[in-house]
Amino acid sequence: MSPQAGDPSMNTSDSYVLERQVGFVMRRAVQRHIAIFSALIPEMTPTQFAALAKLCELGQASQNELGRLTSMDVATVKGVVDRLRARGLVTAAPLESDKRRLMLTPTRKGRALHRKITPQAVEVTRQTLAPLDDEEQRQLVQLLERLI
Amino acid sequence: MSPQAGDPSMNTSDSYVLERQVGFVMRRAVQRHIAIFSALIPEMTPTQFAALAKLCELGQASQNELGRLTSMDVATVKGVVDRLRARGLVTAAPLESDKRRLMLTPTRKGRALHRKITPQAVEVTRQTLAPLDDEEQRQLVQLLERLI
DNA sequence: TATATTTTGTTTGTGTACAAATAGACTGTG
DNA sequence: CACAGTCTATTTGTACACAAACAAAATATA
Repeated sequence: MSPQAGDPSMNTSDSYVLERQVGFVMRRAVQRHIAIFSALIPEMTPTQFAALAKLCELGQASQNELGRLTSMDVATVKGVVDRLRARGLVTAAPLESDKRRLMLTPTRKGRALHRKITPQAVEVTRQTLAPLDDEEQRQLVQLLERLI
Repeated sequence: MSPQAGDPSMNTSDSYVLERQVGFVMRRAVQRHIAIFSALIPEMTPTQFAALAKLCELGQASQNELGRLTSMDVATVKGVVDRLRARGLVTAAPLESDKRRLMLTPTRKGRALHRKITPQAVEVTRQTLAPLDDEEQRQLVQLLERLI
């Protein structure tokens, strides 16, 4: 019997099952991760924490530098930094020796919040990866890193 | 010699390296995937394609159903569907038997575009996963699925 | 030194993504 | 029947994410 209209085997999208595409699966996994993050860390978003964490690690950085190191677009990093500044977690000042650059420094309050939140951020990662055993967790991160 | 201020071994964030967190790595991998997608498929976004593809697969669905099947929030799916409707790729009409539900159907134009784009979408997945061999590709998708 | 190029930051516009509030339509149960 | 609870869709507000256009500052080079 040859396939007819309405026969599932006629489905032209057999070769493209949405649910099996990396893009779709990654999007869902990120959604799950963000949900865990915001449940455990209601104080800020993952992106804001990434920016603050990198800034605390470096002590200081220009907005542009920070954007590159956290993989944020110039427009995105501006928005994120503006919100951190509005909350008094970060201060900004043009660099004397290069007036184009906006140097960012975490405030005492910013560093304190970072210290307080970091253990929770570790827990976010733990919960996100909880369905996998240690070896699988390493594998997943390594495979993802190779996509970049 | 005991660690001093300024000594990297003093770094309190040793236990939290941003670049090794799943959340951060997934975010970057998604960015890469979206870049590949928009380079190969300038006609629409990954989200719009997901919605159109699911609609073409089902033939018809309510906006709410479509949202659940594509993992989109009610507000998000509305925006996506509105844009597909504005471009004449999808039509919408309230269901007679349940006036709450907005039934969506891909138009002839929508189905044609879906058919045209699908091979490119396959190529997007291929290019995204290109750094990995076949076995690793399967592993990655399976590990990601288990996070959901 | 003059000017072409590059770098940094800002602004605007579009598109996800989600929370919360609202409204209208349905369903189940008293 | 009435009405409490549920479901679907819309609206509003906030937050990434990126493209494109712009301005100001710094650098390179003719």
